[in-house]
Amino acid sequence: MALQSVSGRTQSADTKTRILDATEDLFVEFGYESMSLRQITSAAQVNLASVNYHFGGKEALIQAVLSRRMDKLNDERLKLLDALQSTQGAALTCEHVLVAMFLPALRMAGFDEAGGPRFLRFLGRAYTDVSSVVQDFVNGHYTSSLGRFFDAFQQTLPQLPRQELGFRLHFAMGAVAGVLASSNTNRLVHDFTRGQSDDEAVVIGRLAALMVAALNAPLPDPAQLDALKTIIARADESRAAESSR
Amino acid sequence: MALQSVSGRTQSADTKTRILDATEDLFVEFGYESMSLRQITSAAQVNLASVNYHFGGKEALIQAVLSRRMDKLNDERLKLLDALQSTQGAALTCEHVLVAMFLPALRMAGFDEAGGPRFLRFLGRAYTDVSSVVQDFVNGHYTSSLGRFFDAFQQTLPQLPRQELGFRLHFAMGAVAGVLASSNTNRLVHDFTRGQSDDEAVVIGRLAALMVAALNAPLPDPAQLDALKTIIARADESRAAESSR
DNA sequence: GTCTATATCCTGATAGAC
DNA sequence: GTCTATCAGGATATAGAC
Repeated sequence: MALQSVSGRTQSADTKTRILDATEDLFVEFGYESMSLRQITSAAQVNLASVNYHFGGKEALIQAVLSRRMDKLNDERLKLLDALQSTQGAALTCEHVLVAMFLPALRMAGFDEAGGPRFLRFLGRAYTDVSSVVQDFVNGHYTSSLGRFFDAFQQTLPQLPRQELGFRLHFAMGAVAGVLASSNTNRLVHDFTRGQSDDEAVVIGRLAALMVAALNAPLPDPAQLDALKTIIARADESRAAESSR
Repeated sequence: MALQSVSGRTQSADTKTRILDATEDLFVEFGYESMSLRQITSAAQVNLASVNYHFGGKEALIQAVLSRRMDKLNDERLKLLDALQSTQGAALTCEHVLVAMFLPALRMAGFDEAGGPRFLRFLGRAYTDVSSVVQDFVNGHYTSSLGRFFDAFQQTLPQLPRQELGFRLHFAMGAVAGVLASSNTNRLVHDFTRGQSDDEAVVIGRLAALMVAALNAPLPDPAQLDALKTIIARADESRAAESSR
């Protein structure tokens, strides 16, 4: 029986794959800037020089790691969106589009298996890592597909001005990425699916509920704005009274 | 007239302050791991060794940078929450609590001035930086005050189970941090406040609208879950038909 | 393809003169 | 307090034997 790594992979794969796997693990754990080639090659049990031989350098390596997962994810998302758009036509809803966004990721995570939710953390990292190497690559590979989803959302939410929709999507997608990237997605999924068998729908349902709520929030209302201004004014009065006590 | 840096600060301040200012700028721009002491001391126009003399090291330096802003912010938030709770009593609403969270940050940003929104980006960075040095410090300094806000939200949203509230707050706060940290907050504020004079209320109103919507979203509903499962099943059928074509 | 050994550079940190 | 000079170590990357 082959040795098992933490993420449940066998170590009998070829050098290139072992490097990719080890890099992915360390990227999830520490982020791009914090991981060194020495850490990677040590974890992968390969020679230090093999990274440059197979990939050319650290930057090309992380791009290969990202590409391995996200090219497929991107593809699946777009195909699913196509399928839903052609079968639903004008009946397409916000929930359909959200399913097209999240279902492929959950399928790829395959969170029935052991190392499942780790892929969701990987996705979260990819979207939240501060390194410009990662950011630029992700932006470059997603702007095209993001446009498709933007248009689809616009179709299901015609009352929202484009600019407002852009802000709300930015808000909501940032939230999802942050949730996925942050601590213990395993526990998150477990909490969601406690005692339920159809995990996928439950997880999507929980995230979609919040996203739909945010996307469908009422547009800024002058009356509410006035109410807010009153609260702020009262708050200032309270603080003034507090500090002069 | 003193030389002006990009962020509008004079360069005549003392060494310690110049180091703090330069570090803050570079932290906003590149994140903790990516900035070097040489970059910092060069930007601050001070000697390399002065960082270790005044602060003791890079780790202590970033903690001083974070502490300088966030101690005050934390303090202001809690005082405002206290004031609102004592004046509103049982009439405290979700919007009140959100004002207590956001108003101090906007006041500290002072975004009437030139370098204003930069502070919001700083806050976003502080909450999203991947470095464990930053994460641990922020977590350590915020868990106490987070508890206070958690309880306040729980009071205004009694129908939400604690665990669900925790998840939704995590979701919403992550979204806010992501929005602030990401590109061009200047433009964001400008877009929000186009042609309006009372910027604070507008910005808070926009963010609060989405947060209130997410926090008040209906609880997971078996009927909606079934609808979602139907969508997923249809999606699978469509994809199967698509790939066998 | 894989290895050892090493080149080159940059990092944070410090010793010691002034 | 501030400077110069430097240390020790880690970073990526590569040359060259096998």
